Amino acid sequence: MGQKGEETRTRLLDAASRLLESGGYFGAGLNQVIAESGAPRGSLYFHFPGGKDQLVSESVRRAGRDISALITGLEATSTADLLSQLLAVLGDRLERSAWHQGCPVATVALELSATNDAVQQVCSEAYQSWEAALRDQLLADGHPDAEDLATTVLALIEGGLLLARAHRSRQPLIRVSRTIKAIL
Amino acid sequence: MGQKGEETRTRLLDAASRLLESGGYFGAGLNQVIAESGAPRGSLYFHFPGGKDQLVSESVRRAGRDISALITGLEATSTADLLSQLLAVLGDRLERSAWHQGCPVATVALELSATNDAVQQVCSEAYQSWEAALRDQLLADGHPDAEDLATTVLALIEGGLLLARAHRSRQPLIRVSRTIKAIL
DNA sequence: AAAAATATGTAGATTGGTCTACAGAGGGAG
DNA sequence: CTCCCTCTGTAGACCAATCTACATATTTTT
Repeated sequence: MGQKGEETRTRLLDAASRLLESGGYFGAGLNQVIAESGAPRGSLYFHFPGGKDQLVSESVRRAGRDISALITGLEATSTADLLSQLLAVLGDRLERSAWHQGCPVATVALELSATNDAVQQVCSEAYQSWEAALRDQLLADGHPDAEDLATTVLALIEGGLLLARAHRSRQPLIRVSRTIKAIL
Repeated sequence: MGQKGEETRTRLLDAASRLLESGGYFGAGLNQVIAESGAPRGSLYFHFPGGKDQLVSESVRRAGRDISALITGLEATSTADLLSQLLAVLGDRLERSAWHQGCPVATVALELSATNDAVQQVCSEAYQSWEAALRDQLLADGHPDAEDLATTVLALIEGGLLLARAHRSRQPLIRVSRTIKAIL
């Protein structure tokens, strides 16, 4: 694949990611993806012959890797510190995007987890990888119930992002962060 | 309004609630609502002249009241006990519906919170009422940081439900429940 | 020239929304 | 009692716009 082809493909994925995160699977039309990416309609089906499901799957997979790298890349002194930083970064992103960009997986997962096996699988794998990254940090911190705790922490992050979006306010994230600091 | 009219209206709201919870705002088509409710198209716009947004708003509002009543109605010896019961009830509902029925607000909130002011408002109010119910329980339990804790607990519930749906498994709910018991 | 990628056009279904027609219950007037 | 009018609610045809997907032709790259 030539350089230009790769660029077009990336532009399509970028636009899809943004739209999917903002409005979910059904809220993101391919026409909109095409318009925002500037790519022609034919290019979409050339690069993603599997149609919308392939585009969405690859977009979610890429977002999963990105967040995973974000978690692993943060340098924190403790798990509480890691979460504090993580929530701050995600909160920044959310507010700067005018409450459009929260969790790049959540909306799609909720819409499709019961009805679309292929996409459900991808979403599940993304969450698994984040949980594994959190668990490693907790283990390194010497927590005994790292498995349970990693799931709980991920639920807290996802729930916090959801509430923040719903209220259009960072307050839920701040409160969650404060409670974590008090408890851990 | 006669009895029959009220029934049709309720049937429309029931169908809308089910479809909204399963596939979100964009995933729930009015044609589907009409088909599942058995009501004719004209009746929909008679009972909900504001169209889809009014139907969705009233559906979310009703679901908000239902969950609020569920929280208030549970008889628990402590907050940890309350959450354990709540997560069990919600987990049952989720699994019995084949992972279709999780949180009746979350999907719509994620899809629309940034773009649809009216619906965002309704979702925000639903979450506020649940949080208030949880805060009251925490206060009665004598917790000092009841405000922060209520937000955190709600985030845990929502995050747990999201992960359970994404993985099609009750495990996240079980793990969250266990961690809560260990911490509170 | 062959392969890769772009550029449109269009098919067919589905979307939310509007429109008109009409069935039936209930109330007032003769 | 009965005729008539009104209001509630049902019923479904219809519309413009949009959706995903595909077909075909053209351009660019190697």
